[in-house]
Amino acid sequence: MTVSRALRDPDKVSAKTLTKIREVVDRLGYVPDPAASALAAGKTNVIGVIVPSVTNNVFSDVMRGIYEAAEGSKWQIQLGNSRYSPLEEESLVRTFLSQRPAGLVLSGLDQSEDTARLLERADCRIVQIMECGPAPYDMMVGFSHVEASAAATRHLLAAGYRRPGYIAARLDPRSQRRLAGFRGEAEKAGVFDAGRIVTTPRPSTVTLGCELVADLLSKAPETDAILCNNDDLALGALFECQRRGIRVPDQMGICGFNDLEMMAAANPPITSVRTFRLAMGRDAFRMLTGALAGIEPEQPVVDLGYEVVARGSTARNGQG
Amino acid sequence: MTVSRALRDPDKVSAKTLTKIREVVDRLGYVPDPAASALAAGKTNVIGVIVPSVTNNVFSDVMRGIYEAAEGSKWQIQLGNSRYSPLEEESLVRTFLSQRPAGLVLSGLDQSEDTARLLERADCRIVQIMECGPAPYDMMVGFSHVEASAAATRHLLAAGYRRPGYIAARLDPRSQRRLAGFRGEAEKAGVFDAGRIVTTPRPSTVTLGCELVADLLSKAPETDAILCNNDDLALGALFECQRRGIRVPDQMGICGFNDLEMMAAANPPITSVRTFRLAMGRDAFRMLTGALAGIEPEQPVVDLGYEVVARGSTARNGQG
DNA sequence: TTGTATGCGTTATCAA
DNA sequence: TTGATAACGCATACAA
Repeated sequence: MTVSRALRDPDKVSAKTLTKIREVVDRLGYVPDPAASALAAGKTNVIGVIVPSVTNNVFSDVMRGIYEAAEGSKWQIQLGNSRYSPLEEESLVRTFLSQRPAGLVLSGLDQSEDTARLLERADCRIVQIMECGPAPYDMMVGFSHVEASAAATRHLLAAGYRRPGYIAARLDPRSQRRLAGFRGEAEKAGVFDAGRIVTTPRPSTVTLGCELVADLLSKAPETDAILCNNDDLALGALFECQRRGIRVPDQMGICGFNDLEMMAAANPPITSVRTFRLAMGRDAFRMLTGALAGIEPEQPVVDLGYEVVARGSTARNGQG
Repeated sequence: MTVSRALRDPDKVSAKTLTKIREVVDRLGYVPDPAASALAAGKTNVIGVIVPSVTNNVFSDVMRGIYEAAEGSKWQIQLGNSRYSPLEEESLVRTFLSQRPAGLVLSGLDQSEDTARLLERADCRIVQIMECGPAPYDMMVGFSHVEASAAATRHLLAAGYRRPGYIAARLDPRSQRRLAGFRGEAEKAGVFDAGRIVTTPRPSTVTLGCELVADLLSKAPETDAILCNNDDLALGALFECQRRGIRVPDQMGICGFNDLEMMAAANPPITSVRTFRLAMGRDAFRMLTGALAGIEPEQPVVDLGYEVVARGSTARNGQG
């Protein structure tokens, strides 16, 4: 029928026929069958998104950015949860690809070899998010975790702290790079001490932040500042210090990562590294759908940067 | 081919043919096309899930429950974000239904009339989550928000607080029922005062918790306890009290709702009403897929209950 | 600008 | 137990 044309490319149909078709469509409550469309066209309007976690605030902000950008468009977002497992990610990529998606959004740079092979052969557009790196499969939008945490470290040093420690949970690749950023900068300043690094494979929570600080202080009581791998840990660190009567920021500086909303509300407000998660989701969607519409991005890799937001938790009065 | 049978119903094919088919499938890397399957069979393995927010911790826990339950199964989760809008919800339901999903998971009881009509006619199984109510479209798993917040109110009264206030943000239907639960119980005890209720349509954040408390205290400085519509607000309330030098729990009791993990880590730990969000997601998935497999639930409506978790923020020493 | 024929890859029906 | 055939509803290519 001409109906198919009318619905997808109204310009190619005369105005008269168009109105007639629309009238009938309304009356019958006709809705196109996406399965039939997918089968005939050999492609879909599905954009697959794979994130390591659906509960982590960081990724839910990114997801929100994607969903908001997709709102009202013809694109269907399909979300996969890899639970930080490269194997689950691979399985999700396989499932998604079998659906002939128009595009795929992946997190990070550290796909398994098999996944990488699948992606290189895939005939859909791909955006990697969360990080910036040298060799995108296709496109990329994120920031440098190494640089961001190096900047946070410099902030601590500039505030006068001299015996900084680091706490981290679930050492996924991005966490590791943040730790590396801290280490590099601390070594450069001659204040690095591996004894002031405490990590655990457990997923990060506020409670875990308390525990890691307890650990850190028992091993290295001289610690005068803590760079936390994320904001949950930072909040826990603040609570634990307060419970122990350790004055923040005077006796102990605390810095988080991501700058979740609650950081500014804490007492004292907690210094953190702001990242642009909503924008990341939105931009990833726009790059992808733009490319699908034939508009190639000016740069395949977009660096959204970061921003150290200094607050009370590192506003030291005296000096170290 | 016999191949289709072999893959979906291996019992109907002889062992010999089966192994032969599997060998060829492996060798060729054959993957079935879900679009063709959907078209031919007139149904899919898609389970549509519509939540009001992808960033709210409450829903991300539910989502996690669903995704974890679905992990490795044949069921495809498709997530929609209605952003607390009945209209967006309706549009999502329409989109999902056009895909002939096997099932649908919806949040709450307050769909628009048009949505309700769509759902009643839909030929797929439906589970409503987050609440319990009398007339499910099909199945339901949640709890009573009225009862839960009434219980929290009783806890405050039992702890000796006599001038309780209530703060709430974004008055979605569930928030309103929680407020109603507070009001009912406070009136029953003769301690209700509408002047101690502060609400706002803005989405809830920790910062907003601070602001609402500031508002509440300026209007009703006699307030000696705050029941918060959720945990973000409760955390903000704690921070704000601490900033003002108001002693928690002695001068002010604070109670949250949902019992997010951070409540237990705070200083003092914050009393909250625990809800079983992970279980809710998991059970909703299981009820749905069970029903699809022909196993009807014993009860169409499952009440998961709640639990008031008393902590330091309402452990008053003296009395009110 | 509109209509017609053909095929997408699978499932369902029926026959062998 | 297996094979053949006809849909499923749309898009593509081509003809009118």
